[in-house]
Amino acid sequence: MSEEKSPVTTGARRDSYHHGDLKRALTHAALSLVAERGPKGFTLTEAARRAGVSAAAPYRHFADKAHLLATVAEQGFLELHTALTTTAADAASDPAARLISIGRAYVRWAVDHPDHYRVMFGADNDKAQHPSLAVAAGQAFGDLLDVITLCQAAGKLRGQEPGQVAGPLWSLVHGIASLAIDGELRNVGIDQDPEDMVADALSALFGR
Amino acid sequence: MSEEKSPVTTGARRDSYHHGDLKRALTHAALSLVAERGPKGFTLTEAARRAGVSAAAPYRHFADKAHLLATVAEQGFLELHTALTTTAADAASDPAARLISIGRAYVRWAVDHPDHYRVMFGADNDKAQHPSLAVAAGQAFGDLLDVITLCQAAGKLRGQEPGQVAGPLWSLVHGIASLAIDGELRNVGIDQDPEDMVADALSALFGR
DNA sequence: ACCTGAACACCGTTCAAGT
DNA sequence: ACCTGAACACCGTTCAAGT
Repeated sequence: MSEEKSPVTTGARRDSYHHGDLKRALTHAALSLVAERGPKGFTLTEAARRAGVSAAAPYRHFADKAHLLATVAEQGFLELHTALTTTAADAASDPAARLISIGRAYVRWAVDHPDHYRVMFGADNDKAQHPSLAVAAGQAFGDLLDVITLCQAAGKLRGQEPGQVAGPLWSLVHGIASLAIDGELRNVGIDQDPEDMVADALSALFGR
Repeated sequence: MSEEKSPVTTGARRDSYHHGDLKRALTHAALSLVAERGPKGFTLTEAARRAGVSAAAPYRHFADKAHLLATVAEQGFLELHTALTTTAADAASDPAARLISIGRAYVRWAVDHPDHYRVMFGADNDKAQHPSLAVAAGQAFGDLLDVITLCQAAGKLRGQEPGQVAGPLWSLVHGIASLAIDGELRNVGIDQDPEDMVADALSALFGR
């Protein structure tokens, strides 16, 4: 029998006994798995298989399955943060327009990466158990806070505390994103594009 | 206080070979399990154990684990629907006040039944696979639609199509509920009571 | 019609042992 | 330090067999 082993996944080498970049290979495989079989279909054993290692190998890099998923979620928040800041840089100078742009960007990223978004807000990630995940989530939230502060400074948005308005605004944006991703909106007969929905709702905020 | 509880849900062994009300006992055990160990901790085997039957018995009543969870979710939407209609009956005659009341009631029910709510909106329930679940969800959504239609008829809310405003409104309410349940709001330093948050946001909708 | 018991193919996790 | 292989205690699901 030939010693033909499992095919090497993206950018990983198995030329030696040691993998080399197993941690990255595992998170990558995890995300692919979630995309292919849904968040529930993710399996630590299968992720290890795709990385070309034994089922026990991941435990050198992650305490358990939940920690691997938390790392994937954390990466998602970093990517979302990047998407939001990039949008903010390109946005118009009008604060209200910037808020609408960032709202659109948030929903667009979520709809474009539904599986990643589900992992980020899955009920199984215990933020108390994964501090760096909480930090990354807070960073993405900070992007929202910044634009809100801008709007308030320009007198476009009432309220004194940015957090006072950031709560409902984040909820609106997250609600649209997650209901759209799960198909709940279409289920009740709402076919409007989720991105347009945020834009409309936010512009109504500024008196149309 | 009522003694008409379900027969054998408390783990007490039945006296006959047949259970009698296994279907109900299983959904009841499932909900308790989700409450105790989280949505991820739910196990079909353990639910069967609590109902006092073998691990294979549930398959006489549910096609698989997902169908049991879908049934639990469906019950949740029915309960939510009841909570919303009860509130609507008690609410003031002013349409705007009614909308605020129903928004409060939605978030209150979700926060009071976090585990049930998670099952209802968990990523694992495939509405296409469980039509009656979609119907129950649509019924709860209908409660929202009704009040919105009332508001529009009274000129309190602009827009011609109720669905046009129901989408963002449901998203806002669902976003607040789910972020509150998962502790995301507190995580970013927002300590406001979620019920008050909906009320504030909705009253702002009516020009304060 | 409803339930049991045994069976199968998995998982997550641990641990001694190899490189 | 990193990985393997075997082991353990589970699960979900199926099926022949009991009541």
